[in-house]
This record gives sequence, C-alpha cells and structure tokens, in this order.
Amino acid sequence: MTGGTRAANRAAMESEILRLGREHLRTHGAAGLSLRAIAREMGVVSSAVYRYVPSRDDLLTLLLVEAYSDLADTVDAAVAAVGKGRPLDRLRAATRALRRWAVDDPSRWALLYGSPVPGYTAPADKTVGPGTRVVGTLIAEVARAHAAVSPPTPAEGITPSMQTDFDSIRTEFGADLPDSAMLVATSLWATTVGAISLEVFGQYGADTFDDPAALFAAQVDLALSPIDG
Amino acid sequence: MTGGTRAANRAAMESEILRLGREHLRTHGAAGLSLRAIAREMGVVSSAVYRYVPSRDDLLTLLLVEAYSDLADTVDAAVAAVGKGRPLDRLRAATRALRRWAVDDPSRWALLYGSPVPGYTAPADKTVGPGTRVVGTLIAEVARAHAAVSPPTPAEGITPSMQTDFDSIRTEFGADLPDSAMLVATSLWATTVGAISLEVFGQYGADTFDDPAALFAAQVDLALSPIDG
DNA sequence: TGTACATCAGTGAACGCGCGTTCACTGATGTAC
DNA sequence: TGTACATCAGTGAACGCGCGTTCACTGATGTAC
Repeated sequence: MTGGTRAANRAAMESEILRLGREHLRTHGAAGLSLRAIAREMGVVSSAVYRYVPSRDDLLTLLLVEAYSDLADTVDAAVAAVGKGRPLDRLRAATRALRRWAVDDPSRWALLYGSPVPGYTAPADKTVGPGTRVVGTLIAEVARAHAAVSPPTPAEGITPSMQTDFDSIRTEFGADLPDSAMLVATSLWATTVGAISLEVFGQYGADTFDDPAALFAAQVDLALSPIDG
Repeated sequence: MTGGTRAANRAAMESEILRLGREHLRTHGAAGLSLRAIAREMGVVSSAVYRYVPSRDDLLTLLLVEAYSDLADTVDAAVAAVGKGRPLDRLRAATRALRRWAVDDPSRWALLYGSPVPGYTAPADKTVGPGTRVVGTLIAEVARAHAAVSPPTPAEGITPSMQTDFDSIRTEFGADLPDSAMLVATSLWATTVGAISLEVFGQYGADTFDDPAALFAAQVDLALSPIDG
C-alpha cells in the first residue's frame, strides 16, 4: 500500500484494532465487544481481522493487559513526580491519578475492576503481572509512610489467618511493613476502589456531589490517617 | 389448568420469570439476559412471555428493584437484631449482612454495584427509592454512633462544596450528624463497596485471603474507628 | 538486475447460532344477564 | 342454572438484525538466487 512496508502496515492495523476495541468497550461494554463490528468500522471484511487477532477473547485479553499497564504507568508516573521523602503525598498523588484515569474512561475502569465478563476468564499468565502493579506500588508507599512515622496504630482485629496471608503478600511484593500497616494498605485499596466505582458507575445521584474529587481526597486522607504522623 | 384460577397462574408465571431471570443473571450476566432463553426454559413459545413482561429492559428493571429491596430488607433485619444502644455493633452487623448477601450471589451484587449495563438506563422513579435504602440505614446508624461518643474527629479537608452536598444528604435522609461524621459515613460506604467488589469480582487472587470475612470485618472496624469512643 | 517462488492480506461465501419484537390466530377461562 | 359474550394465554410464523469462526481463493508484496 501507499509507501508502507508490510511490517508497518501490520503494526498500523494492530493498533487500529486496539483503538477500535477501546472505543467499542466505551460504547458497548466488554460483553458487546465484537470482531465483526471492528472489521466493519475498519472497512474490511469480517474474516480479515483474524489475520491479526486469533479470536474475540484474545482481543479482550490484549485490551485488559493494555489497560492494566496503562493505568500502572500513569500511577507510577504520578508517584515518581513527588519526592521519595513524602510517602503520604505520593499516596495522595497515586490515588488521585487512579481516580483521574477511571473518570477519563469509565469503561476501562469497568474492565479492570467492574463486574467480570460472563463467559470470559482472563489468562492468569498474561494478566496477573500487569494487574498487580498498582497495588504493589500502593503497598510499597504505605510501607515507606509507616517507616517514616513510629507505629501508633494498634493491630486490632487481625486474626492469625490474616497474619499468614499478610506474610504471603509481603513476600510476593517484597515489602516490609507490619500487620497494622498491611491492614491500612488493604483498607486504602478498598476505599479507593469503592469510591471510584461508586462515582464512575453512577451510583451517586446525578449531582449529589458537586466536587467528587474533593470528596475522594478527603476519603483517602481519612484512610491514611492511621499512618499520618 | 390444574386447579388454579387465572390470577394464581399469572402470579406463578410472573414469579417463575423472575426466578429464571435471576438464574440467567448468574450464568450469563445482565447483558446476556434474554427473554427468548427464559421462554425456552419455561417450555413456552418466545412471544408468550410478552403477556407478562413488556420488554427485556422492563424485566431488568424488575430484577433490579427486587435485588435492591431484598438487599435492603436483609440489611435492615440484621441491624434490627442488635439493640439500638449499640450503633457500632449495628453497623458491623449491617456490613456483615451486606457482604454475606453479595458473596451468596455475586451476580446480583454486580447488577447493583458493578459496571452499568451498556444500553440500559434504570428508570429513576422506580429505582432510586429502593436503591438508597441501604445507604440511608448506614447514615442513620453512623449518626447514632456519633451521638453516642463525643466528637473527637476533626473535620479536616472538608471543603465548602462538600458541606453543601452534605447538607442535601442530611435533608434527603433526615439525618442529624456533623460533617466529620458524614465523611466517616461516606468512607465507610466506599470501603464496604470496594472490599466487597474486590472480593466477589475475583480481584483477590484465588487464595490470597484464607478468611475474607475476617479481613472485611477488620477493614470495617478501621473505617469505624473515628467514631469509636 | 531479473526471474521464480514463498509468504501474506484481504475476499466472499458459508455454517450455525443467537436475539427482541410484532401480529393474526385458536381455544380455554371467566363474567353478566 | 344456562347461555352469550368478553377476556386472556399461548401459538407459530415472520421481520430484520446481530454474532464468531472457517475455508478456499486471488492478487499483491517480499525474498533468494
């Protein structure tokens, strides 16, 4: 074709498929992702897209991995923009970036943290790595923040089974933080995910909150208060 | 038919449609809810279900309202089982019931608090009432708990716009609690929804947490700590 | 530089399946007199 | 109690649409000698 090598064309087609896939996610949701529709929009016969993508579910996996990676990159960039000496501000920046990313494209947030797509199971080998990056970043920063202040938080309500699980998590992420801080980290994660989902999935009435970003920030600060010196 | 009046048959059909609808939700998700499939399973021709339900979207609305009401009934029952003098225990019971309900049928939780169904918008007039019952209960109990202890919580990070929004919410739910407690209530709600969604949508790895109920309880307690005397 | 061959992209037809919704219809159940 | 009529439930066919995936094929692009 017009001055492109085969490899270049292929790359262009692949990225166009992903782009239309994202658009399709936005308009029809993951359950409605359709190779035929993408082919149609590319002005190509439906079987042609099979030159680039083995199946519908594989495309969904590509989009999933791409979204996880994009989100993690965004969060990591936001964290890196704040000095290492201010872990609480890093956590504020991280959660702010998380919310921003979700608000900018709720459908991708839905893909990652919304209801699972019936009939589709993400292949663990491709998905777990990118999927745990964000939570890894949060744990690392909570560990840093905890180290910065002495531990005023008692570890109440932490059962032996939770201690064991926390141990596995510490090992998995190579993080060094006590059980009380692990609890803060999981709570922060739950609060963040819950607040974002409530907002972008439209659970708040149309204009319940004039400034959802401010509410979100206050909720994050409250979740951080146990490790705020 | 066999000894049933017309009205009785009609009621039986209607509840059978709802039952199969719930089952369908479980196996195929909201996007896959299908009147034809339900008709098939009822051993009846597809057009027959139109005698009972005006359209697919109306059935979805029925299921939505039913789920909201069922959840609210469950939570209210759990709250009522604890004495009014122990608002924190009431809140613990409420959130425990919330989680239990979601774990027992993740698809209904997904319907209420998961990603919105693309192409479907719930009719506000039918949905808002039942949909706000649970959060109303939580706010009422947080108000009670706050009243029981003196307010040791400072209201940091609460902007003027949030104060205005909190005023509307107080009016809507007829609740009397200061801004700091309102923030605790919204945080509790976010934490609860986030923790439950992470668990039932499978975001925790297969066996990351041996006893998710204990983790959940600890997270709730942490969220309640600002109003724990 | 030119030719022979291999690779690849895209075509078009087909298989077999799903869906929501409408409509004229039969036959059974209920109601009014 | 019996008859005439109205209501309702369920049928079957149809309209028009969607989907994923396979397969034999043409014609263009690249590669090896």
